Amino acid sequence: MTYSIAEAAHRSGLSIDTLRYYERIDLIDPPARDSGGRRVYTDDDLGWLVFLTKLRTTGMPIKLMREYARLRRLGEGTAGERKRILEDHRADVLARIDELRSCVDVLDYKIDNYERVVAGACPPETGETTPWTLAHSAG
Amino acid sequence: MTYSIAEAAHRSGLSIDTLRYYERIDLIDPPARDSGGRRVYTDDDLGWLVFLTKLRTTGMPIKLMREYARLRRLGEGTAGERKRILEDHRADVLARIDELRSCVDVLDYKIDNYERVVAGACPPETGETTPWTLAHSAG
DNA sequence: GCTTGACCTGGAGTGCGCTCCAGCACCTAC
DNA sequence: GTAGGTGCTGGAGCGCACTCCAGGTCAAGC
Repeated sequence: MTYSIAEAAHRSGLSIDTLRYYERIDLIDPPARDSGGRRVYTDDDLGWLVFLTKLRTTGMPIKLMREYARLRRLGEGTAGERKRILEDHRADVLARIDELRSCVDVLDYKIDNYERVVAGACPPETGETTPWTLAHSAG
Repeated sequence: MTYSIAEAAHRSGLSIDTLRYYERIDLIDPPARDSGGRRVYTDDDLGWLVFLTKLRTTGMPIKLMREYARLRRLGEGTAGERKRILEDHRADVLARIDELRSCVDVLDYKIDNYERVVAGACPPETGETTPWTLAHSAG
């Protein structure tokens, strides 16, 4: 299967402009062209694009994605290095998840407090221990 | 307790410039000043700053933080509205966590694959089903 | 009284990751 | 053969969230 740039954009969830941008900055290899000079994307191209979106979604900076793409271009010999990049990134993502979860705890606390403020005449955040430092009655 | 801008920056994890920036864009109320015109932050100020960092950490855009700050300034009557903002944001954060987790699965799959490529002569990603669409042999 | 250092202001600059645009080429359908 | 749709290029512009800077004030210590 091959895809026009519009189809590739649709299937990858990226915009047409972003696809061309990714090509300009060497995140993706220049795809094949048809007789009229238009880009033709293969399933492999699409797979790589989809994987790139996973890296972006998880906050990998484009610089590092470019480095990963560079290594990939160099072939199997760079597998170890690429593995290390992904492992490091995986650790970052897990840390980020933990960070988000602890922020959700704070949100839960605040929401619960608003619950009581909205429901009754109970003054906000009285007689309670706050779940984070310094933050009593401040939100 | 009160704090100089340097102390407030240190304790909130924000930079001095960011504190002044947050004040300029009405995220925080102008703090008190000492006789020399220098900012003096209270524990309450600090608590609000810390809470703001939670919202930022979880990706709330500054526009929405400003809206939340505006409502907070209007007093308890806006508690319901603020609660709704936090609830919506909480849902966003939980969705984000799920998204990250599913990306971690992809990373795990790739890392596991590299494991085998690096360890032996096993050709990459052969005879396996890929965990996401279109992405065989593409990374 | 002079240096030092923290802080002040208004405004300009930065880095990131796109996003948009003008002006042109090509292919298809009518 | 022409109108419309899709795509091309190089380059400019944008939104966000800061970050930096010049030129100045102020208080403390020597």
